[in-house]
Amino acid sequence: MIKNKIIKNLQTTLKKLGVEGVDVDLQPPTNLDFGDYSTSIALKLTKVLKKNPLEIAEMIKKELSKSELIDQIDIIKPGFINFRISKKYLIKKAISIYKNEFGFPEYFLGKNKKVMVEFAHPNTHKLFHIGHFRNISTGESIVRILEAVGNKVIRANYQGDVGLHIAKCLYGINSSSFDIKKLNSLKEKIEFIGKMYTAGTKAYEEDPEAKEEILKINKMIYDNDPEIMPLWSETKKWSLEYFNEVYKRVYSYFDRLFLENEVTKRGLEISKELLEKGILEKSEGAIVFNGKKYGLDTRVFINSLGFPTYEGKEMGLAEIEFKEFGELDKIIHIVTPEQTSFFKVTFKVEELINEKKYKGKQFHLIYEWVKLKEGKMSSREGNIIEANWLIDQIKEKILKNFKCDQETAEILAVAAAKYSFLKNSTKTIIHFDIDESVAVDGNSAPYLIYTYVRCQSILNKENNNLDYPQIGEKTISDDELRLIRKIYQFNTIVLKAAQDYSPNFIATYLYELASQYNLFYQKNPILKAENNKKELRLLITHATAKTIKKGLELLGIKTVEKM
RNA sequence: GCCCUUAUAGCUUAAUGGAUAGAGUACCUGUCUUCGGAACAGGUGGUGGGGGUUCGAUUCCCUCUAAGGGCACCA
Repeated sequence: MIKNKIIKNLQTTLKKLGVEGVDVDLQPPTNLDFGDYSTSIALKLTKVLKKNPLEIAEMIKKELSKSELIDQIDIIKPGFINFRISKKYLIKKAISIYKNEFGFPEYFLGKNKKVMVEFAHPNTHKLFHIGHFRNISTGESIVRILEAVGNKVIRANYQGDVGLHIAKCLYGINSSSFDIKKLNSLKEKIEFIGKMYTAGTKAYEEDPEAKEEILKINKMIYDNDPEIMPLWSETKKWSLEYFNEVYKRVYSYFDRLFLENEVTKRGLEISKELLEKGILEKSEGAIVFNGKKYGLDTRVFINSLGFPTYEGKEMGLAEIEFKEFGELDKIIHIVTPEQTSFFKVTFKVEELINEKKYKGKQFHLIYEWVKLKEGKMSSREGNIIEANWLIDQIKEKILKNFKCDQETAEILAVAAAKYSFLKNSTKTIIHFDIDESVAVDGNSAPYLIYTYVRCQSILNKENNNLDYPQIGEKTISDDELRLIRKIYQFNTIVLKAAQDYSPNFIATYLYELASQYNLFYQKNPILKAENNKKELRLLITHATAKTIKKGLELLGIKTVEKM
C-alpha cells in the first residue's frame, strides 16, 4: 500500500533529522481537496525540535525521498504535510475496481484469522422486533466487513428458549380454551403465541395464583417435565420457523444456532465445579461470583432453586463456542449495553477458569437500543414494532410513491430499513419514528441504489467490454480527479470500518460518493462527451457503480439493476 | 446510595486530539423540453453550563445540570 510506503519514507526522514520513536500518523484529510494523505507530524515535533511547525514541515519535505507514486507534497497552514497520489496510479486503481479487484487490505483479529460473531439472538415465543432488526443488520455487516479484510468468520446466534417469558406464554395457552390444532398458517401461530405471552405477563403481574403457576411451569421446563415438553417443543418450533423466515428476508444465515436449553445442563455442571474451585461462592442460598475483589458486581450463577441463571448458562455456551470451531481468535458478542455488567463478570470468570484459553478473546460489542419516540417498546404497552411489519410498511410506501414491481419494492424496503440503522454509529440510541426514520430519499439506501441504477443505465447504452488502456492523466479535470480520488479512498474506509467495528463509516462514505457522482453527472455529459473525455467518464461511472454495489454488499444490502 | 453511558441545528444524526463541525429532514429560493427528477444548486440554523490540559478539544480531565442503564437469584 502507498500509505505504508509514505510512512516508511517519513520515518527514515525523521531519523535523518535525529528524531526517533515517534508515531507517524497518516490519514486522508477531512477535505479531499487537501490531498490524499496528510500527516500532522510537524505539529507534534514542535517541542522536540524547538522550531515552528512550518519550518519543521519544510525540513521534512526537503529530506523526503522522491517517489513516482506521489505527484505533489504541500505544506499547509499550521503545519500539515499533504501528499497527492499520482494521477496515473489513481486511474490504475479505478480500472482495478472496474474489474472488481478491490484489493482490500488485510486486517486479522488474531493469528488464526478466525473469529466468531454472535448476533441477532431473539427469544422464542416473542416477536422479532426492530431492536433485533438493528442487531441482525449490524451483525451481518460486521461479518461481511471482517470477511472482506481476510478473516474467516463463524456466524453464531444464541437464541433464548427457556425462561420466565416462555413460562408466561405457555401459561397463557394453558389457561385459554383455544385449541392450538386450529391454527394453520405460521402467521396465525406467531400472532397467537404473541397474544398468549401478553396475557401471561398480565396474569403474572396481577394474579398471585397465576404467578405461582407460571413459576411452576418455568421449573417444569428446566426439569424437562413430560407434561409440558410437547407444548414447549411445538410452540418453540413455530418460533424457530418464523425466525428462519425473517433471517431469509433480511439475507442473513447462521453457521450455528445455539439454544439456551442446550447449554443449561453443562452450565450448571461448570458452575458447580467453580464452586469447588473457590471461584464461585455460596451466598444466601445461591451460588454467586463475588466481583468486589475485581471491582465488578456480584452476580448469581445458580439461583437458590438450583437452576443456572443466564450467567451460569454462559459458562456452558463459552465452552462449546470455543470447542466446536477450532481455535478462535475472538468472539464478538453483539448485545445491548444493559448487559455490560453481565459480560464483565462472565469474561472475568472465564479468565479465572483458563486464562490462556479465554483472556482477551471475548468482546462485547455494544449496540444501542431502538427506542420509540414515545418511549421504550414493551409487550405490556402493546407497542412492539415487528421487523416484518416495518418492512411491509416501507414497501407499501414505495409502491405508493414510485412505479416499481413487488420484487424491487421488497429489496428497496429491506435496504431502506437496514440502512436507517447502519448509517448511525452502533453506540447511538435510535429514536425511531415510523414516518420519519426510514427515509427513501436523502441519505438513504434507495438514494444509493438509485445512483447505482443510473450508472448502470448509462453503461448499458455503451459497449460493455471497455478496457480503458488509452486513458491518459494529462487531460483529467478537477471534478474527474476528485471523483477518482474519492473512489480510491474506499479501501481505507473498509479497513477503518473493520478496525472500529463501524459499518456507519462505509454508509457515510457511500453517501458522499453517490452525491459527488450525482453532482458530476449533473454538470458533465458522459455519453455525449468528446472521445478522450468519454472514456474517462465511463471509467468513473463504472468504478462508482462497482464501489456502491460492493459497499452496500458489505452493509448487507442488495442492489437492483432497474427501479 | 454506589457504578457506567450519553448530551452536537426545530427534529433525526456524522466526525482516529487536527484544517471552514459534515449530512438528512423541515422551511425559503432556484436549476432542468435529462445520459433515469427517487436528481442538482443556494439560503436560514449547532457542539448543555463552568473550569482545566494542549500549538490545536465535539473528542482527554474535573465539576454542575439533564437523560438513560446497571448494581443477587429475569434473560
